[in-house]
Amino acid sequence: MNLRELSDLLGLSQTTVSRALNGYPEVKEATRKRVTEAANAHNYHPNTRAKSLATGRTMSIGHVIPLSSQHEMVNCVFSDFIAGAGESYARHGYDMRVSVVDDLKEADAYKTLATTGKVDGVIVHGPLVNDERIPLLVQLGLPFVVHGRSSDCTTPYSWLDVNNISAFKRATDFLLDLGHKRVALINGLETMDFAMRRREGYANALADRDIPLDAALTYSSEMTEPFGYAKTCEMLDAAEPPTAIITSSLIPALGVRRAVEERGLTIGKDVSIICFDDALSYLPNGAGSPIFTAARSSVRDAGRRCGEMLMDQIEGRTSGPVHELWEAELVVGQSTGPAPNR
Amino acid sequence: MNLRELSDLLGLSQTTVSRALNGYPEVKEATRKRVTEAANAHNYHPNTRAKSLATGRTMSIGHVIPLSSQHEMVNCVFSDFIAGAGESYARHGYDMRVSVVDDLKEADAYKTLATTGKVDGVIVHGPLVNDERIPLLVQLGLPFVVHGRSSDCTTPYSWLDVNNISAFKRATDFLLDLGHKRVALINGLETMDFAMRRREGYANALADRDIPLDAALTYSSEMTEPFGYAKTCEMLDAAEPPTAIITSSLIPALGVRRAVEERGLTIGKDVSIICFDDALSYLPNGAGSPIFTAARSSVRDAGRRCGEMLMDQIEGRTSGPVHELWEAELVVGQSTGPAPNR
DNA sequence: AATCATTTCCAAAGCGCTTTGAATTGCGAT
DNA sequence: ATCGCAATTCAAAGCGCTTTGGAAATGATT
Repeated sequence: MNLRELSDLLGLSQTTVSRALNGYPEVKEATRKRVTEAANAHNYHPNTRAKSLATGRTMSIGHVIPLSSQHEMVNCVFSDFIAGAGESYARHGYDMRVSVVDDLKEADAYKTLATTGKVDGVIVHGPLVNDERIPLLVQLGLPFVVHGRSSDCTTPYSWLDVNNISAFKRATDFLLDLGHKRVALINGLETMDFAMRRREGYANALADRDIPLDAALTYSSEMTEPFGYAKTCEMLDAAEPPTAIITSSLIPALGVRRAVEERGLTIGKDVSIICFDDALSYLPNGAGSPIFTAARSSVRDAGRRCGEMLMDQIEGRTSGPVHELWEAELVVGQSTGPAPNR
Repeated sequence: MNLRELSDLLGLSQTTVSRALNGYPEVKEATRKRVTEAANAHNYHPNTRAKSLATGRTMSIGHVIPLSSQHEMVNCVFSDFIAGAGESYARHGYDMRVSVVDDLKEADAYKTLATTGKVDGVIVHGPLVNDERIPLLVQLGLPFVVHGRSSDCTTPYSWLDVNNISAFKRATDFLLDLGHKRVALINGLETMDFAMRRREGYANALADRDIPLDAALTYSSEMTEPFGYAKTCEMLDAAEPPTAIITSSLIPALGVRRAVEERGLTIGKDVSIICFDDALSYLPNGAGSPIFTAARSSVRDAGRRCGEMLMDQIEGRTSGPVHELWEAELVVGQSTGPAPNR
């Protein structure tokens, strides 16, 4: 059943039927009722492809996820983010178009998305410190919102970010206040903007108390469990082990825990741990009271909000770039305690 | 730049240009060359929306993910699966359309997808024991492939599944061979087909040795870390604790580990653990040698293959339903050992 | 040089919807 | 009855592509 058939059936023009269905005012309420009823009765649904062509809109938002050996975009965090974004999309009749691309062809992917009109806008994931995707998208004229920020980028653009500097400053301060002297940082890849900022927050806290940075206590890589484990092993087996460790995600914190417990040490006593917790739905930081003391900010909420910001932009409800900086909350769990006295 | 502009520019008809660009034979090689060069020079890309309408194909595959409090589809496993599927799609010029829907409206989502022509086919995730989505999709005439199976479903359909019965039978046998008498199962939701089959494999192994099922040793729920932790605590603190535990995923196994170590017990000595390992890229079961002894099958590979099966079906390279049953491999890690003698 | 089969190209008809600009209808006011 | 204005409805023109059915050009064959 298509529009022509339906309108023939009703003895009305396609125009009227289309308007009736799309809620335009220039159609009598009685006819609108007749039309919607007939549409329901015959299970009429407008063809999306035709609608797209006619309106020039696809009602879909692009997410391009680069695939490489180097850097894993497709991770836990990503899936919770899109769950949130997807919720927002659904509420507004959009859905999400995900393209997986070789990371060397990422720029091309955005170009194609824009020039072929596959999507009405895109979300940019995992911005680097100086991310060339941003000027590219501006130039392409494709609406977009960045989840995170790109520090060295001068072009104005919309973003939503967690205040990573403040979160890691506070986390570090929290440990220093507990008397810890040697606080380690197991960070994400520092080409990523968020990781760079987290290190900055950590470094600021140390600098405030005139504690020198120790290269033997800071590491940066893909945030996996084995990475957390391996680096913790190294550090604990070295001459001057840290008494506290901060990780950029719950996942490496699991590895830290494994390494600590394997050595017969107690978490929260011998070694304190704080992690950044994205509040992933299927990897909760404990049920009820948190296992790890953590700087917490829901990535799912971020997804929801980014989606809304982008749709607002697409539909012209906002004009210029919009920024949102969220503070993480510092939740105290069982993984931190006063520094052990030697 | 659209097709008409390009053809005007070249002094050719739209027909010829279109054919030249799409590799049809009825165009001289010289003209084809001229056309492709002009297309590149002017950065011409055919409009996807128009193409869709004309061809009746969207070159996209739908994934509908139900959102509910009850059951979390959007999980780690899902994201690795779509990474794999996405890779296959990209290779064939497809991409993925993800709709997040309220789980009560899931059936509607499939209907809409089919009748509005938003996608060329869908992948069905997380089939239940008796999943009504399958007959619905057959009736709608929308091509689909199921990741997993639905036992009580009589309609024929294409699927790719891991041999869960065999995997859990072998895992249980492995533990029984090591002398374990009390083997616990921490399973996923048993309305899910895979979980039901895993329990069956577990039960078969016990039955083979005339060991009665003990309700105090089997649990079934959402596969989270806290769930693994909580149930392990219960069991270890009870009168007759198990000496081995099998979990349906790496995630609850982490909780099991936490509970075991918290009690000063040693994994692989006091308590053995086997888990099902989906070989998630960002949550690897150790680097190098596996931490947990595990039944392993890559969900990413499954995604890749499901994508290919579906595109084969859409493009008519296969006719009837296709089935693939993958055997998981049992990899021995550090989490299992002989049963402790009391 | 005429004939016929190929090759190569084109005009025009969709695909199913939205939207413009105009035509028709209804109805109170003249 | 008639006019004027608003409320309804409609015919037709796109949106940018593919594809059908033919026409024109080319080349091989007699």
